[in-house]
Amino acid sequence: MAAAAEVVHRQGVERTTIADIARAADVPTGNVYYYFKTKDDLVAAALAEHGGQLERITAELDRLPDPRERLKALVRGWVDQRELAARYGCPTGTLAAELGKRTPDGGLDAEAGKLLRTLLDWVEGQFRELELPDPDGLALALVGAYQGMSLLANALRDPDIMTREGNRLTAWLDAL
Amino acid sequence: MAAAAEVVHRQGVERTTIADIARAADVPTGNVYYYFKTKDDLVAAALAEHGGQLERITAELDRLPDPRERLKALVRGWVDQRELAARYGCPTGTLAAELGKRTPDGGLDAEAGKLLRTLLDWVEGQFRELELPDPDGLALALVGAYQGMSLLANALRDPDIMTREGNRLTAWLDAL
DNA sequence: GTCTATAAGCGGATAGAC
DNA sequence: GTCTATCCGCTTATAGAC
Repeated sequence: MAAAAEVVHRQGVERTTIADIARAADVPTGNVYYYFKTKDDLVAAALAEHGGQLERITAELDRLPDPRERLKALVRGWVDQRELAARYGCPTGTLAAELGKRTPDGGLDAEAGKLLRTLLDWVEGQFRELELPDPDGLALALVGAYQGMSLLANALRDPDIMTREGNRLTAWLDAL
Repeated sequence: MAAAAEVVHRQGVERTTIADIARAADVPTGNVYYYFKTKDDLVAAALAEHGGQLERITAELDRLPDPRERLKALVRGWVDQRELAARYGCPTGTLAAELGKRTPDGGLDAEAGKLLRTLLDWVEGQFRELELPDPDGLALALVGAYQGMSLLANALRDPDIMTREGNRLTAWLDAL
């Protein structure tokens, strides 16, 4: 599952073969099918892995006493990951974008949406605790800014974009 | 080229077959290869098509006398396309994200980056005309917000996100 | 549970008639 | 310049030995 999450993030779902993931996990290709009946099952596992990552991050942030500090630390974490974002984009965002282009699709696209929804809800909770007006609108702005800066940093292969936008978001959080 | 641009936007590069595009253009599959030697040539053509679209939009906006009005009209245009964005994302953004995951890649990913660079430069020019400080930082914020709201609207299949974020961006432009 | 060999099908690309 | 038929490689998935 860890190998699947990493390889799928780097190569995208469609360009990743079972053989790629098997090689990364150091198991024979055919062996994978003992644990995952189809490729989509593996993609779902990769999504779950990213979900766990997200959960660990917010759990860690929750230990901070002040909601504003939690949000600023979240932004700091994004900026810290700038090299990865500039190379491969936000794992959840790029995955959601790719899966969203599938027609019917076994619900994997909705699963990716749920991950982003989880992040949005957590951020909204922080704004709510700060008793700011329109907390869900603010959450949309913050998470949207993250997705946008990740995409631009990735498209232009420029990690500095993450730093610059991170500074702007931090100032914005302070001014709210 | 028009068929390629549309189908690739809807299905993504990897899930689009030559046969898909040929069907949309109402020509036999093999025929495509008379005009495009490889599938990547066709993708490049789709990118160029989106580039032309972008050029037409900014040329139209340039007819407005006030740079601030140009930017607000740009945002209005984004919101008007909310249904398309919620279903398939921003054409340039999703294409750039997908192509960015290719390793070496014949330079198609850089081509997608150039399109976004063009938009960024045009937006920066407007901020510069308004004599605002840090015009390229502001451009990054505006275009980033667009990419972010498109991705979220797409992932959550919710066009209202485009409307809400559009309102916020318009107010932000007015307050600058 | 682990691994090798292989089947089945799809999709990019080409040959060659018209 | 248009179209049909087809080749070939790759990838998903399975069969079956160990």
